[in-house]
Amino acid sequence: MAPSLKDVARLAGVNASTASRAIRGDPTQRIHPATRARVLEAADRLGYRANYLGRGLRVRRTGTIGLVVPNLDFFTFVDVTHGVQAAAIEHDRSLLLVEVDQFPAAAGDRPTDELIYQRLVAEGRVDGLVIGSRTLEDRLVRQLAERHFPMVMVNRRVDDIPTVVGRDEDACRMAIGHLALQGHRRVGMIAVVVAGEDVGARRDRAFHEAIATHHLDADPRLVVHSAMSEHEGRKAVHRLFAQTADDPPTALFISSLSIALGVLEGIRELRIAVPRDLSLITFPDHRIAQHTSPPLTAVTARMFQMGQEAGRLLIRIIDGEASDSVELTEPSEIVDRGSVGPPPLPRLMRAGVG
Amino acid sequence: MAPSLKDVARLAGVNASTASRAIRGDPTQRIHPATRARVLEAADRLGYRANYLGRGLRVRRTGTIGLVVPNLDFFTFVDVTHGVQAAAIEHDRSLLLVEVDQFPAAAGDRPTDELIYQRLVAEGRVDGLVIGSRTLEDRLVRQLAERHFPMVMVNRRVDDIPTVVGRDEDACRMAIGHLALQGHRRVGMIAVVVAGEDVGARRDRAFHEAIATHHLDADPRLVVHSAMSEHEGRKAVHRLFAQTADDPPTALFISSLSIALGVLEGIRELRIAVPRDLSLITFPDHRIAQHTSPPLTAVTARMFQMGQEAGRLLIRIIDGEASDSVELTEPSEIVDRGSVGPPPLPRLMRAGVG
DNA sequence: GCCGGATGCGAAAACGATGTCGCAGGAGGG
DNA sequence: CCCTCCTGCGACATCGTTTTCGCATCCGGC
Repeated sequence: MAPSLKDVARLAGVNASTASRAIRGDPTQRIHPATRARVLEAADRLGYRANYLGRGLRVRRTGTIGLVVPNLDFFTFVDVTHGVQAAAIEHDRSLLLVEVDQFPAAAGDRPTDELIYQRLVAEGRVDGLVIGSRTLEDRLVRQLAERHFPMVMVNRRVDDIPTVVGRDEDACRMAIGHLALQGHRRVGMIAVVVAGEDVGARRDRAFHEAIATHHLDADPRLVVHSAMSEHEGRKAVHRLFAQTADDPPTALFISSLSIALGVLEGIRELRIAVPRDLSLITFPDHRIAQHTSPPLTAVTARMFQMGQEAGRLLIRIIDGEASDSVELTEPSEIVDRGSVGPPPLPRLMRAGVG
Repeated sequence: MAPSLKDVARLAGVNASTASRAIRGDPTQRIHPATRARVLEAADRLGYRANYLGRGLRVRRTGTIGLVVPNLDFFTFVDVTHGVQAAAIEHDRSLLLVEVDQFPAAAGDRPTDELIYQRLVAEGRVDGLVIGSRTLEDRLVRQLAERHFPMVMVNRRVDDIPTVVGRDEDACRMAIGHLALQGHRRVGMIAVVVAGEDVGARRDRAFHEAIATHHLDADPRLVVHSAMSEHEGRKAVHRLFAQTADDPPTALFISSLSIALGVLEGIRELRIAVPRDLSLITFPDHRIAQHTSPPLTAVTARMFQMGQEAGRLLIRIIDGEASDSVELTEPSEIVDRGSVGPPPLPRLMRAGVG
């Protein structure tokens, strides 16, 4: 049994409230230095630490923040998690993790959203939430916001709920610009889509803008959407090349690394060589992209920083230091791993014939 | 402000204790069905959920389990985490995550161990711990065990503290057997080593046994150790080929996927072709191994199950249903992805000459 | 020598829930 | 009709901490 404040007080020969004052070192409270020393000595002897439940109940705060992510199999979210955790440690908070995908698909009578809401929020297990990607429905998020429940979204905008966003649009533009510079005219995109999520839409928009800027082919058949998984990525690339069989893209922008892994598989099945027949560029980058076959040229994103800023922002909000959304300003970079080359000759020949 | 039990009681026109009884449905307590219905109706109207801190303080239980892992960048631990989380959800518990690597290297005056101990255990934030790999020192683990703090280790044995172990030895034997069957005589190993960890030692032992069983070369220079990171794996393979320059291995067993990624890099630098010049086999397997260049033949391990069994075992222990260590019995399998072939000819020629 | 103010600390009331104890009131048996 | 027993529920203590309030004690000043 862990020692309680009363045990410390008894050992030091003082009242519990005095012990509490001594240990917390509250500057507004007066305490005799000698008493204070005695209490600290006693606390040290017993290895006392204030009980989390007792204190939490009294001060109405748990010192725990919740992180909700879809699935840590997505490398991106591991980085985000690292960032949030770093922020939590900085500010002496604990981290409660919820991976939405781990919830049984048909969770009895209630959807996952409700389960999370009830367990984490209604029961008061966390002081606030960092919400990664589209893991909770807008409806629920808005409800929480109305009740002023501390919350920070990662790379997702819902109304004016605090969020930390990166420069995805810039990254998309850089990717397309890089391909255009190599001479590509028919650039396709495999776009990650999570029902209704705005980050996908933002990348879409940036893609189309970039296509226009560089006067590339604006063929709607060049864009296919895919859920965020290898399997879906593989199917998506088959779809793409089926529907553009008469005039396939010479380069592909893929807006998710997990999808990119599936795309590589699909491309092998289609016997398309990278970068000879097809150039590939991915966003966001991850160290794993240098181990794939072939390694993938990618545009970096600051996922760790995003998580860290989200965690810090959430803690500021919890602590009542009003804070607005954060926009990360560090620019993305292109990491060249050789999956982008000039467009293939056949394409140039066909262009000459056409 | 979330509604409290008192709010529900007031709305239903009963005393708080009656409301508590009605909501918990305690079978040992008698309550009039009509009263019960009124209370439930009121609770429903208010969206009441029992406050976690209040209940926890009273029943001396948090309903939260702690998971301590080194780093989720190691794919293996993502799988373990999934398993632990699945177990937590099954039993309606929350999961507090601690990634040891996220702690500032030099955390002020105290080592990471102490920080974890104080925050999670001494403050009573968790009912028990799942300890992944060698994240806490044996000394601390033993201290906790002495105080009967609920704890389960994953794939690590310390005294007779409950643990969930897989069949690593079998997996090693299978790997070496597979290589021997292909005709390899000089088989090397890049062994993961985390200071003093027993899982590494177990794989070492199994390796040497298998070498003896199959009458392969028992050259100590064929074994090099590496910390669990890509970087160290790369250095290790350079070391291995430097010290066996006169008679290099024709096959390599790598006992960690993260290390394997570094090995692939090192091998490319050494201009060694897989599997023509060198066969590779890895343990444990992970879906990422099919995307590497080249894809890696691997021996499977049940990391998810390991996490899940660990979580379940911990919960049984917390609930006072005494439980012993669990040994997973499902056998490993070899997933052939083409990185293992017959030994190269030069080796055979040299053997003839020698 | 008395009074005002400062100083140090104890008592007690929260926070929200659970669980024990015991008191009303109704039912049933003699 | 009275006594007993059971049912249903309210009062209260408790978990460990913080924080407010107020009571002593001591000091200095007049």
